[in-house]
Amino acid sequence: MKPLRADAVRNRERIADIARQLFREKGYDAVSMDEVAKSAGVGVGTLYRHFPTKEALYDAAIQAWVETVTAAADTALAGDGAPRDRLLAWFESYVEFLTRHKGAAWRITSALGDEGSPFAAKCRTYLNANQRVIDALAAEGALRGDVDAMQLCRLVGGVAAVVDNSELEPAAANAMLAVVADGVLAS
Amino acid sequence: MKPLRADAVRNRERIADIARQLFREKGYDAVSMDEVAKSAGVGVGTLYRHFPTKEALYDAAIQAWVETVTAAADTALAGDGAPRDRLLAWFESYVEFLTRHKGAAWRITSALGDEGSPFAAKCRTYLNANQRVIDALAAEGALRGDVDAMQLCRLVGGVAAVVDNSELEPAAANAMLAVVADGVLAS
DNA sequence: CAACGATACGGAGGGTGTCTCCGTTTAGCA
DNA sequence: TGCTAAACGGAGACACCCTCCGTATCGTTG
Repeated sequence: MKPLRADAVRNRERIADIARQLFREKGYDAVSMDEVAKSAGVGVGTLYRHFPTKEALYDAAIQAWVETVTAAADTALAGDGAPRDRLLAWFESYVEFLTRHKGAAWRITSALGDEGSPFAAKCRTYLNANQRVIDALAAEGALRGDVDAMQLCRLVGGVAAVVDNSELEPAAANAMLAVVADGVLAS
Repeated sequence: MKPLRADAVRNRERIADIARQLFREKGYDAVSMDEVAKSAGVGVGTLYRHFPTKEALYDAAIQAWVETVTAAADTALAGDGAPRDRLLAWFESYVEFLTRHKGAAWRITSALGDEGSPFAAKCRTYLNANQRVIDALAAEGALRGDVDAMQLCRLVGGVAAVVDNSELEPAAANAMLAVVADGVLAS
């Protein structure tokens, strides 16, 4: 692992910054690699040296943001409200995370269970966070018996993807999340 | 509305048939318009005269299949089991429909609420079918108060999209559908 | 400081995809 | 049979992701 040249790290950072901005504004599909390169003031060759595929670039662009998700799970669980309220709080922040970048919800949820995906690391983070939530609630006996983290990731990820794609109001998202929460909690 | 020439209707039908086959086998993205044209033995110009975009072709290809969905809703409701069983039966056939063509679940669910989409007619069909199911169950007092058809379409469509994309077993789909059903039914 | 080798850069262009344009062919009718 | 409007076919415009390789730059060494 040799140290990178100074111009290389500069470019890498600038590209990731620009890409993050563009992806947030316009969504994955609406941003072309040429556009990223031009905006960052580099050639596409440079872009591809740093990020071998568009998905890898996307992965890097949303990196910093995804790292806070575990903290969000803890925050949601830390409250002392009813289990339903805490679960909903987690769901809502989860959806809020996933929809912060247009297109991210579907891409990440699609990658669940695919070890070869560029998003595999992010998926693990999400799975772990959900597992913690489940464990905490199960310890209180608040859940039905048969809930597992992957299932929950997929369900909530599906909701997030739909919300993101149709640009729904948070209220619409919350109504769907309430259904999922009620389906998961002991009645 | 003039009558079409004989060769035109022949070609239109052959193209739709071939496209249906290809889309079912390989999924939307993996089928190119050139491939459809070549398989159907026509030029791409002809293809585009009959179907102005790839999505329009897709819409036509899955047309016949989608028309049976209302019947499926009735069948599911006709049984005399518990509300939960009937609801699940509907969900399962709904997911089975949506996943019969690879990629259809996400495309149709994405189009919910978008009147300009080529799939708008299909979305209405789905919405109506779900509305009937809701009405029937609500009449028995089996539902929580605040369920609406669009919400349900999105929830179940989201599950279908995830199942389709990750090529999950029916068992995995059913587990998620059970969560949705439990969340929707009065407890 | 100068010269050199490794590293990084840029952008032309390859491959594939959707869709358009227009010269050619053909169906259907008088 | 001849005519016209309808339909056909495929070259190619344009956009996209990505590769390749000649050129420029960094940073180290004599």
